[in-house]
Amino acid sequence: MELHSVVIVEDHNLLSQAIAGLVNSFNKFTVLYTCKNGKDLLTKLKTPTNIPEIILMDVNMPILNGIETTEILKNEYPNLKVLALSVEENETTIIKMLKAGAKGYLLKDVEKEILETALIETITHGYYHTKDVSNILINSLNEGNKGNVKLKEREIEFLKNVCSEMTYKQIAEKMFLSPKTIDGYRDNLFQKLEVKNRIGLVLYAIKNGIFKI
Amino acid sequence: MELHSVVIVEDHNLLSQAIAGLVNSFNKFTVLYTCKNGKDLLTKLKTPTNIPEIILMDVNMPILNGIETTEILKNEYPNLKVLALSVEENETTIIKMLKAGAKGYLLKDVEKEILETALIETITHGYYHTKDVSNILINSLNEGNKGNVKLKEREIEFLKNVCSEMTYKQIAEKMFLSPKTIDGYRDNLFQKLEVKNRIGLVLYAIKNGIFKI
DNA sequence: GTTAAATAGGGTGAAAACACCTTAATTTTT
DNA sequence: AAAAATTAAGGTGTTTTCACCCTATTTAAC
Repeated sequence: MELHSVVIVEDHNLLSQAIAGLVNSFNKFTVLYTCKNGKDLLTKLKTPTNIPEIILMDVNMPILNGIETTEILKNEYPNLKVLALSVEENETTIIKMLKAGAKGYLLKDVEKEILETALIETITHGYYHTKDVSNILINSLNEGNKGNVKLKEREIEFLKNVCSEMTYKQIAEKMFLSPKTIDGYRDNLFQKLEVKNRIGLVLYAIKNGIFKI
Repeated sequence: MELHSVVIVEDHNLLSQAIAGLVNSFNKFTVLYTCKNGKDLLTKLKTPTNIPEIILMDVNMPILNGIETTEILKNEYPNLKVLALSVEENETTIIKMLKAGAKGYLLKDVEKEILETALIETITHGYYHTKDVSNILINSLNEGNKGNVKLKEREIEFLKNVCSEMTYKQIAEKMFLSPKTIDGYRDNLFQKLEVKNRIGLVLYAIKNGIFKI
């Protein structure tokens, strides 16, 4: 019987190797190789023999995160099936990942049997969703249009600076802008992100991986 | 040859099982069982045959975290060797964990060979430290007395509330205190934690697991 | 049993944050 | 080429935050 090839993208080495061991123990699957981040993966994929059937992708990674990477893969390798694997239970993250084209989203506390099932289902039916994730998704449907807030480069830079002990005046200096412009950025983001104050911005930035603790 | 027994304490099931697989693949070690949190572990340890030589302990866990659990183990089972295993690179967390009695602190991105070395060294010499962690520790020595800030129950409750979009006035109402008392709590914490403003408090609370995103 | 500290609260003033509304130049869309 | 959107910035006023002062109980320590 032919083994299905899997590639693991995960920045933490030990986890990467441990998960690889697990996948190799499943009798229909084999790990082709592992990558430390999205950039690594894209480089590897340029060699045609390096293209697997399934990619197990962590969401929180440095350099090129799971969401961005999956989005690129959707366009450049549409036949590649991406399964997200993350500790992140945040609705907006899950939605972003699925919108980016992931075929499923596994939380890192699933049983290993579920991982095997997910891999098999993804090969045979093209997707797999756990009840956990489905529930989170259904709940978030009622909350309307989350997950499709588009932030500009400068706004992201601003948000990162907001997650510090600087005053807005200091942020303005650092970004070479007038304090009044910063006021505008802030007020805009309050609306866009539906938050009331700076604390809300900080929490949003951290939840969405814009600022890493 | 006698195998050395290891217990894994880790809240994420998949990781727990993956790491267990890894440890079982080392030829001097075997996994006795795994636990989902510190409380689970303490219960299990009450049965004498359940006492291993080494505990591989995650730091961030619900119910009873790695630091608290290690502290309890130091008193109740002083011969038990705890190795911390975490993604947390934060100096204060590492220091707290080592102060609590951990024999080593491994970051989750180490190679599996390092994990094996760490286990062997901990059995033979009683401790193991990677260069990464040593460097972080040495750097933090210059920063003086971090990691020994004692927070009171009410301060922790306050800190949790600070990580929200409430104003201090609203926090005061919620905690049935005068806004002026809240002022005092805040100013005290600014000094204790060496931060300048509310954002600093939020970042501290999140870094130290007081507030979970 | 006096001293120390922790706990809860008050007053005042300055700085920062927030709300809301307007404008002017540039860029993008149509 | 005209309309619309984006980016940067100013004005004004209120609320919140922060800094630094101080006081009265109640616990804990010596």
